[in-house]
Amino acid sequence: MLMVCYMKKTNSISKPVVQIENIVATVTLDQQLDLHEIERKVPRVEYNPDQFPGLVFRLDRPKITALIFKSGKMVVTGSKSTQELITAVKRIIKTFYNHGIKITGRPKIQIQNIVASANLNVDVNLEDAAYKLENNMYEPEQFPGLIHRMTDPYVVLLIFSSGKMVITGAKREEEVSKAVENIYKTLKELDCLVTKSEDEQEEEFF
Amino acid sequence: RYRKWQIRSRIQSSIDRNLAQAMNELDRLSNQLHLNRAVREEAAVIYRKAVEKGLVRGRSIESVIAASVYVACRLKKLPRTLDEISLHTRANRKEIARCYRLLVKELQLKVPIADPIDYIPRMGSLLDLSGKAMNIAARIVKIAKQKALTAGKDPAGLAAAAIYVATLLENEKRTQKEIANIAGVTEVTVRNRYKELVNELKLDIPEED
DNA sequence: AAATTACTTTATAAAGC
DNA sequence: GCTTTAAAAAGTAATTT
Repeated sequence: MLMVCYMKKTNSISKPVVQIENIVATVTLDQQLDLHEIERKVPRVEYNPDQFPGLVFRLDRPKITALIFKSGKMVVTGSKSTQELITAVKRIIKTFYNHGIKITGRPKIQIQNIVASANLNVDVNLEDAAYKLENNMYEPEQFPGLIHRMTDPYVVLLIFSSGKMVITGAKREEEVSKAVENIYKTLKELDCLVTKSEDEQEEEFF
Repeated sequence: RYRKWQIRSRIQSSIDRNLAQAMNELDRLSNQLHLNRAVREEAAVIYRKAVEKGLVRGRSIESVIAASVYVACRLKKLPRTLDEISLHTRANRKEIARCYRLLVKELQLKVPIADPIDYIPRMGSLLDLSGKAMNIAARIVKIAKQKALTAGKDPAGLAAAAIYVATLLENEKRTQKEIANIAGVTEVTVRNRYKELVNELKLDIPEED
């Protein structure tokens, strides 16, 4: 079986490249915050309470953005790893502290969503996949990718004909790789992966 | 038991009132879109099921009717784009698309993937093309599918490009702009799809003088 | 007509309308 | 439902050069 795969196509055994692109996390500080005071004391913040209740604070390199609420909760987006996320939270708190916004107690960080990209390095027959997979939607008029809702792990995948994809909804990094393994196996079993010698004998026009 | 009958009766009359209003909207929209009887009836059946399942609660009759029409057109192989339908309703494209997904999920509708070939007859007749040219366009789409050139691409754009190629081959000249307008895509899209077809299908396009 | 910018889709939390 | 934020995928669209 494996032999056949080797002989048919070497790239069908190359491991998919998975990369985390964005982590969204909530941070809970055990204290209320005065957003107007923060707006006055901390430079480079955006605060338009009429438009959105959160105050926006941005970090450069890595580019991370925090939405800060008066309840002391915040949403931190843009990090590409847990370590980067933790470092960013510390930096935010230190910056605030340096500008006279005292924050005490340790922040509780919870990852809410992990967005990742992956490349199977094999073309995918999306029409086949759309008919053979469950819980999916493929509407090329609206979006070029096939949207697949995986049950276990509970994530959503956007699969493109190039074999590249987006995985989102994961709360742990291992769910991402698990999802990619699963979909790769499933697509292969359902014969939705395009082997080079497959899109061969076409009828000619002339 | 009497109360039960009373409740059921009240729900039924509510459904009836909704249906009466919805059928008026369906007629209006169908006339605007010049839909045939079969498509209208299909849309009516879908909408009735939606109301009976309580899917219209919290949504506007217009958006659900528009989505029903969109589904009916696709099922009857006479597709219209969401943009075209939204041109004739108060509901915007996003809302119609949302209702469409709801209908597909809740009514377990099996809507085939939009086929570029199905767009050809209507676009062709709006462009006043010959049946032969339309057949050639359909054949081009068929080959493009086999060569896996259609995945992820807007079916309207693919149909438009195939039609453009056919007009060149059949000498029934139409500008990319004319075709793009009728297809509801931009000239750039027609051009991009066209280039891909010519390259990948190795077509010999007659030279222009 | 090519380049740039921007929007489509997905998930996710926050507080409030 | 919406508002705001981040990021990727590939297609399409609107502007700019």
